Amino acid sequence: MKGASTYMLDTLQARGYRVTKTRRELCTELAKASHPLTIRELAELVNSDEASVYRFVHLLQKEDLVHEITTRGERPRFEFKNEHHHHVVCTGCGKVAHVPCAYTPQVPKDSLSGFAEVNDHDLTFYGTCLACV
Amino acid sequence: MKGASTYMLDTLQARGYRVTKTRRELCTELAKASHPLTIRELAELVNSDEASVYRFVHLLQKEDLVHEITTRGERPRFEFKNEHHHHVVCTGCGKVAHVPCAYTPQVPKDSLSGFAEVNDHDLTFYGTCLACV
DNA sequence: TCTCTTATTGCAAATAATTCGCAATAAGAT
DNA sequence: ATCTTATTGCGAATTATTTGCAATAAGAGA
Repeated sequence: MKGASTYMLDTLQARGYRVTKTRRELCTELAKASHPLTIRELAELVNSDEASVYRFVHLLQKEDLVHEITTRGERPRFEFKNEHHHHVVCTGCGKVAHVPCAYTPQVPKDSLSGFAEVNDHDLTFYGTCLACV
Repeated sequence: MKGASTYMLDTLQARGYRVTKTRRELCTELAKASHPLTIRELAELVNSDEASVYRFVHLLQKEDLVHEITTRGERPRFEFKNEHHHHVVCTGCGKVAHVPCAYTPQVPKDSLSGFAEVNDHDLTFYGTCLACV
């Protein structure tokens, strides 16, 4: 996943943002992570200050380069936004893994009372990982 | 939805918890809400202290009577746990509505690396409500 | 109904998460 | 090499969530 990191950085640069050491490292971590990361995890990985990580992750969100995953009772996690996929969360230890998107859930048209359109979805499964059985 | 409120209270009492005025009111609000509520909304509705609401909602969670809904960038919301359904969230104003569960998403068996079992899921759609178009 | 025990509440204070302000630094344009 | 200004780090301000404790009230038993 080397490409993902450079893709993010190139995109940012093309949009007028600066590429700094911290940003390069954060993008590298996001690109190589096998599961979504919290702000704190990111800050520790690149050993930078949390406030800066919050700011940068929010920038990536605004630029539509990362996806925010929220799970019950946990802090939000972020991951590079490439092909759409789902997640499984272990209710024992909080471990999060990817699940390929087998098909795209649809909202029954007639049940969309009060909504004009739907363009995205998050699907999260909850279960028990092998270590927590 | 009168039954939902008494169901929750009866269940709690049967399990040895006390039924108080605040709890009755909180259950009533949860029972009649048409969308999941935040701790703050609940506290304002019954005009009680937030700390107590946190405690009670956590109790309801432990007793498996409410369901926690987490959406991107928002505070967690809670709702009475009856028939399973999904949600649509407006990315403009945060409004949340119910969506009946048309079918139950499954995890492809072979893609569950590292997990022993999956027993639950949350599906949230993101879109734009009529008022925010 | 009255009394007693103790779960629950409200309030204040502690802790955790997120955001903000600002001076120092360093990208990148010229 | 210089200059402009976006970005960082740090501290402090908010906001969210949890905790401790004394006062209250639910519900069991007399």
